[in-house]
Amino acid sequence: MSEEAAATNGRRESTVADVASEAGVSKATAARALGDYGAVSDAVRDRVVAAADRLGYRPNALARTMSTGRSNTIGIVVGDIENMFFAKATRGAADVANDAGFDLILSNSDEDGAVEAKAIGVQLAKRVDGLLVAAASSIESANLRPVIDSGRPLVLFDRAVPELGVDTVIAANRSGARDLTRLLVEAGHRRIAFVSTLAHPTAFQRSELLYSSPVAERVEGFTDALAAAGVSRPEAFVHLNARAEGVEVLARRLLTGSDAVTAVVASDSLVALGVFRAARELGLQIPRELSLVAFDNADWTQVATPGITVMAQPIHEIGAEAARLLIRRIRGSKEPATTLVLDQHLIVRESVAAPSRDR
Amino acid sequence: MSEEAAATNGRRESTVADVASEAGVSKATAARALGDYGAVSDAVRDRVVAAADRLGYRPNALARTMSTGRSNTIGIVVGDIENMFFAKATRGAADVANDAGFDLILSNSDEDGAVEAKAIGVQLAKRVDGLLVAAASSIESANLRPVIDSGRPLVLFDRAVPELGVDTVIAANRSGARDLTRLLVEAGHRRIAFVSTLAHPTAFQRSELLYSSPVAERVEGFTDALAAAGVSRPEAFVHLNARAEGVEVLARRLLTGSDAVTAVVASDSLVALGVFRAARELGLQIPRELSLVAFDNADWTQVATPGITVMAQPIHEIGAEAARLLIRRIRGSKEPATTLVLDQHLIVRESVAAPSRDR
DNA sequence: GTGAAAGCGCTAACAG
DNA sequence: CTGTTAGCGCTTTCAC
Repeated sequence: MSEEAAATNGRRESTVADVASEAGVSKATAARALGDYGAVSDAVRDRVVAAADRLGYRPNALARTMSTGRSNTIGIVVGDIENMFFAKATRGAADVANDAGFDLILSNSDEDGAVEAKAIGVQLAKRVDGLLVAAASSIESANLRPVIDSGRPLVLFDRAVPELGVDTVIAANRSGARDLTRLLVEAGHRRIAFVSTLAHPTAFQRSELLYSSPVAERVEGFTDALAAAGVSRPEAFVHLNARAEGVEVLARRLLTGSDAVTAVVASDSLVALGVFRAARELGLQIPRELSLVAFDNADWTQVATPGITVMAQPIHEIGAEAARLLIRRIRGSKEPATTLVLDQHLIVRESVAAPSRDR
Repeated sequence: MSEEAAATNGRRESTVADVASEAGVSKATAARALGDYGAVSDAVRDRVVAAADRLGYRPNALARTMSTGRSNTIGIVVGDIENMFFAKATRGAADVANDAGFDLILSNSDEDGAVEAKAIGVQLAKRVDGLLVAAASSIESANLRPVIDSGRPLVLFDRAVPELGVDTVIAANRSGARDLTRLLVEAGHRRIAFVSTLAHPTAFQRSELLYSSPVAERVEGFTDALAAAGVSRPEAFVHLNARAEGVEVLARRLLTGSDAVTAVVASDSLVALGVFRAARELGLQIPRELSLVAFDNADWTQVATPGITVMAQPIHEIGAEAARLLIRRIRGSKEPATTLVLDQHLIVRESVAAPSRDR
């Protein structure tokens, strides 16, 4: 290796040993001065530091990790960093992590179990001190087992995996969905669709387990609110797997015909965007002919005409709290696992009105 | 360490040595079988592999890096992962990196030189094989020097730093800005503001060096187009530092009074959003009373009413190409540094019209 | 095809 | 306060 590396890297990077001999002290002393641990006399420290930057010394964090067992790195695996939700949560986590002296290794799972498993394997191999994951599945925990087995702390965010019993940070999705739906019900709607892109090949059945806990909770909140309004078979209004058909295509289907819905609860802002577009294409006026509410206060929901009423989630905080919990564990906390449920809050805009008579 | 780690991690993770003795072979042989290098007989390999998963062996990537000098990790430092531009570029980079077997360490610089310097230091300490950076400054290269000195490949994206002479991937911002501005000019506008949040304490002067090369190029394209239209002192229409005052506040100022502009070129979609909001608050109709164009095809520009005409950038590709270039270097390419300039493309929507007579 | 031993750069006892 | 000596877990000559 040394040859190739030398060819690639120009000269070999200087090490503690180099600095030590340059400063005329032992390796241990140099290491102590450089690593800022143990005790070194000021004179020697200065000499070592001087030698160090004369040589352009840069510590090798990996070597340090090898001997200390701590990498000061945490891994985060998200569905897709391009998704505004994950971008914000990641930022929240990164900020907390950095403040505590940790770096972040990022992986995208694409919500795919196999990809997720591989990502987790890599992170573990890199000996991260702990892992933050938005699990691809809430009901299948096999992917996460290796991190438990490794003994490294794991904190889940956005998605809960109950059977694992680990620290988790989620939003109050059930009550959020209930409130959002109730808003529509109170406006007089009864034919309301809930739309999510969660992969789900078959029609949704009552009290079925869903792969994504936030979607599951939202579905519950939604059906609860409908049931409370006296709607029979509310589960028939739940439409999952929207990605397969295409959100806009599905939306067009839901919004037309004799049994068209008069309102839609979008499980996230991307779904809402598809519905919004479909409505526009169909020439349906929001809110006069269609009421629309969604989760997440995305940019576009604020400037669209009309503004979209949304249930905003404290996304930054979800990431930040998850990181805080993780770091506490890394520092050795032995408290029982907790689940933090953060409140969502309603932002009322102009996308809800009474259902129109002529539909 | 061993005690504490043992306490934290449950049992110690098994190592090549453990697997070796479990399989009854030497450490070297076990390592060869596990690491898939050198030559091992099939029989032995099977025995080793069996032993390995009996023990739940997981390779220690750090130890491997220590001896091989390669970490299979690349670092990426962006301004802010929450910014859609960086999120997309990061995703593009992550995808090609993963395909090539590399992982990503992510840092946010917040466009702050000091933060950036620290982030780069950390990445270097972690011995990334190469670095992808959207430099906080295009004219001050000190932060990047350490990576050059380290001998590790560096690829810049979005922001060029000419004096460094390293591989760079950028978009054709100058022509993009020219085309966008020309659109306004051709519609009859002469009083057009260019607005950016680029930190810049003083009023913009002609041919001044700017910290951000994309903004610099856009400003050039903008002033060129104005000059070509016979506008004198086009630089007077360049408004930087919009964050300090607040985009909306600045926009309100630009849009009112006797010398109000009739059109705005927004340097990014966040700026455009601020202008859009300001216009709405002022009750100005777009495009009748104000024409607005912007860079980046953000979600909201598609669903806002009216749709915003934008210059779309191939953001994924910027990240992906940067990663490709970097990986080629990591693999040892010695070609002269190249600068890849990717085309932008215009998406015409409804936010441009002739200036209204009554303003 | 397999094994023994050295070494990557650092930290951590343990002496002095 | 400083130096010596072992490792951390892996790869890599070099013999056999």
